[in-house]
Amino acid sequence: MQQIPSGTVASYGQIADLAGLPGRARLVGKALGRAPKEMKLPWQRVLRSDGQLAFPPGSLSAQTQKGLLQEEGVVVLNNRVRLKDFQWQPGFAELLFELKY
DNA sequence: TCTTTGACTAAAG
DNA sequence: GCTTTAGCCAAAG
Repeated sequence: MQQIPSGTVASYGQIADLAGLPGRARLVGKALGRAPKEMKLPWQRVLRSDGQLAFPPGSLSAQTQKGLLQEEGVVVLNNRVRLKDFQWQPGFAELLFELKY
């Protein structure tokens, strides 16, 4: 998850894949729910595969997540992010690095 | 041992 | 774009 740059988002499935656990997106959600907050994971950047926040619209968690994402410049409308604009892809970090140096 | 329940997903209509 | 449907799989009851 730490590979996901601020200002971009990824899906639970992508995280599962990166962890070498294809097909276990739900497990990622469970793990996050259990994760102690002192781990300071960028959990707000993880969304459903269609860009929806995983929490019910209007719930406290959803509002918190929306706030964190917008701080990073990610636009959240109707409990959803436009993946076309913000979805992270493998190799993105490497690409930024090359552009930089 | 079932059965239910999710911070899920892909495909079809 | 939506909703439905069928898979998914570890945990909890």
